[in-house]
Amino acid sequence: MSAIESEGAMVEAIPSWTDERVELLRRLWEEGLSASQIASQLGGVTRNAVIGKVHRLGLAGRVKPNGAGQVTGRKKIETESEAAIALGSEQTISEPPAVISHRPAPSFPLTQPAAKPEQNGLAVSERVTIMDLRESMCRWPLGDPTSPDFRFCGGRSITGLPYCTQHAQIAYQPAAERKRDRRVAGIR
DNA sequence: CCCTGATTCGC
DNA sequence: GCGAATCAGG
Repeated sequence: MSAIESEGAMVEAIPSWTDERVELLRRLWEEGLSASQIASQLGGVTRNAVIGKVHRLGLAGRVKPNGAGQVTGRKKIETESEAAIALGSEQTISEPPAVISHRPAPSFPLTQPAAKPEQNGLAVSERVTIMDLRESMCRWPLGDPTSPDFRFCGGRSITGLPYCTQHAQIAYQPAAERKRDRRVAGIR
C-alpha cells in the first residue's frame, strides 16, 4: 500500500486526539480513572492535556471519585448519612475496579519463568497482586499472568509512567537497540 | 510529599 | 484546539 513505512526511529509518534483516542479518553474518564492514569495509558500526553481535552469535550465533573484526592470544586459527600443516601439513591455501585488491560506500549519480554521469591541481591520488589496495584506502582509483570503467583513489580513508578525507573529502562528501549533481546531485559 | 481536577493563557 | 503553567484542594 503506502510507501510511508519509514521505520527509522520507531519512537511511535503520537498523532493527537484522533477519534479513537477521544473515545478511549471518554471511556476511561467515565470509568473513573484519574487524568494521570488516562494520560499514562494513552501515552504521549500529560495529565494536563487529558484534563484540558476533557473540559473541551465538556466532560468535566464525573460521578464517582476514586482513591486519593479528587473533585475539588465539585460537590462532594460530607457525612455518612449523605453517603448512604447517595449510595442508595444513585445506584448500586458494584462496578468492577476500572482496570484496563492496557496494551503494552513496547513489546517487552512477558515470556519468562515465573518470578521466584528469591531475593537476588537487589531488593526483591514489593510484589503486589492486581488488587493491591496502585497507580503509583510499577506495573511490570512478574510471572505467568495465568498463574495465581502472578504479581506486579509494585515499586514506585515514575510519575506519569506505568513502570518504576528500573523497569521503565527495560520497557522503553529504542526499537533500534531492542532488536533482539537484551540479557538485561530478563526479568529481575 | 503524594496526589486530584480546574483554570488560564500563549501558542 | 492544544496543553504547560498555574491554581486550589485532599
